[in-house]
Amino acid sequence: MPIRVPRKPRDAYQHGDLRHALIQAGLKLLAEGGAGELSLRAAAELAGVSHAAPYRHFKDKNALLAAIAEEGFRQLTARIRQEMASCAGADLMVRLRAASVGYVLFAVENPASFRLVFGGSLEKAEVPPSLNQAGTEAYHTLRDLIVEGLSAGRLRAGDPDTLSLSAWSLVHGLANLVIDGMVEPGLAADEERVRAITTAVSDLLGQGLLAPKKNEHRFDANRPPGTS
Amino acid sequence: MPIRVPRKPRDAYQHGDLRHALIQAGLKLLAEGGAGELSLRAAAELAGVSHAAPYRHFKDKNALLAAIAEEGFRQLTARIRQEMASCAGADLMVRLRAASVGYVLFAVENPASFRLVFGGSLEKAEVPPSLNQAGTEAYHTLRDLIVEGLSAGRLRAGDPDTLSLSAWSLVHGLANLVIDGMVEPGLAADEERVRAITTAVSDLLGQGLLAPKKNEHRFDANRPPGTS
DNA sequence: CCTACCGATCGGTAGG
DNA sequence: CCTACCGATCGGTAGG
Repeated sequence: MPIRVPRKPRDAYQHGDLRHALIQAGLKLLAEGGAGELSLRAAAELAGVSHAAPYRHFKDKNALLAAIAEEGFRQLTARIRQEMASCAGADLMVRLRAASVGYVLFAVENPASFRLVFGGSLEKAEVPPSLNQAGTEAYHTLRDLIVEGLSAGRLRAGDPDTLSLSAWSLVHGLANLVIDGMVEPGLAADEERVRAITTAVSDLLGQGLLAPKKNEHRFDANRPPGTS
Repeated sequence: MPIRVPRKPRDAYQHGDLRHALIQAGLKLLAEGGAGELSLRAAAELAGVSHAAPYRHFKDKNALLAAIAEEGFRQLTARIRQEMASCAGADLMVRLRAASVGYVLFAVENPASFRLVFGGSLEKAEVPPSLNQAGTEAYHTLRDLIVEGLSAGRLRAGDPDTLSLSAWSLVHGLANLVIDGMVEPGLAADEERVRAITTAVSDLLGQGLLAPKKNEHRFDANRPPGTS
């Protein structure tokens, strides 16, 4: 019986894992070079195939970007959950703080992925449902905390999505400002400092989210000042 | 007498205003097409000169981008001040709200400029001091409000920059989420809805920023060092 | 400030 | 999944 000669490495993806390999290659290009390094051709080369091969698995470049963004969303969700796992069962505000830290640290650790996931690189109206689903799941890591706080009466009454959007906006803005170097020079390289700042900022919003105690009079938007 | 033939439009910039024209062209390209439409060549064409002409005024593409971003920062500052002017003398929280609305509306009205100003398109370590200065001025529209509130004892005691960073993060995150279509489909086209959402979100953080009344016991976070 | 030119990169397709 | 090719665009430079 003749020994079967193994296929060349180039053929290793004929069984369907080239798609996965291209996504991983894309993430690696983002991690090592940034958004400018991510092209169909570069991903193909990194995966060890010709630059025409990706078209067997993706309709066009946008489809590949969407798949990479989807994986990025999943990694973001996982990073948030990882941080929350370290304080499971703790007070709601402590867990909200952990979720915030996880969100910002993911951005710091994967700035290019973070930008791809949210940035306008993808042709809108061409986002597949699975990408929207991955984004919704990441959003719900924050929203679930808010809903829990509302159910328990810990939080100021209000539309869950308005409260969630506030928390999301806060961490999303902080994450962007940090990775764009707008806060402090070199901050992105100092994880402990990022944790400290994120905690402080998250707790400030937390104070605004908490339900007021009885007899507490705070700012009322529709009341002239000095008439409380 | 022969009538003097006017110079061709191409020569209109020989007296030094090509620099300005190129910046305006860049802003126009961003406004009409997005970041992908902004190239040295496109800006030159829109300004009516050859694609080699810009090098008389800008060392390279990055220098042009920096100049455009600088103008974008100034427009952002102006937009915030415009919104605040409509409620000059009003309560601090009302003015903070107006500043937030101005910030988010600028992003909605100029998404590509907004992304250029903050995004990583510019080679860092090559940002001219004037760009940093323009950014600092925009930041101070928010920070000045915080400092005023601290001086008046209206706000929770704390580091002015931590409080300011919270407010900045909130509006920056909301602005990004809106222009990236992550909040509601079509939201960016509905100015009144953007105003309403921004107001609601801003007021929530405002509650957290306000100084607690006496006898008020709220969640006490044991803050990590360095964030006072 | 212009014309002409350079090398490089890109997304995509033909045809096998 | 490959090779070969396409048109297009880009930043930048030479030389005037």
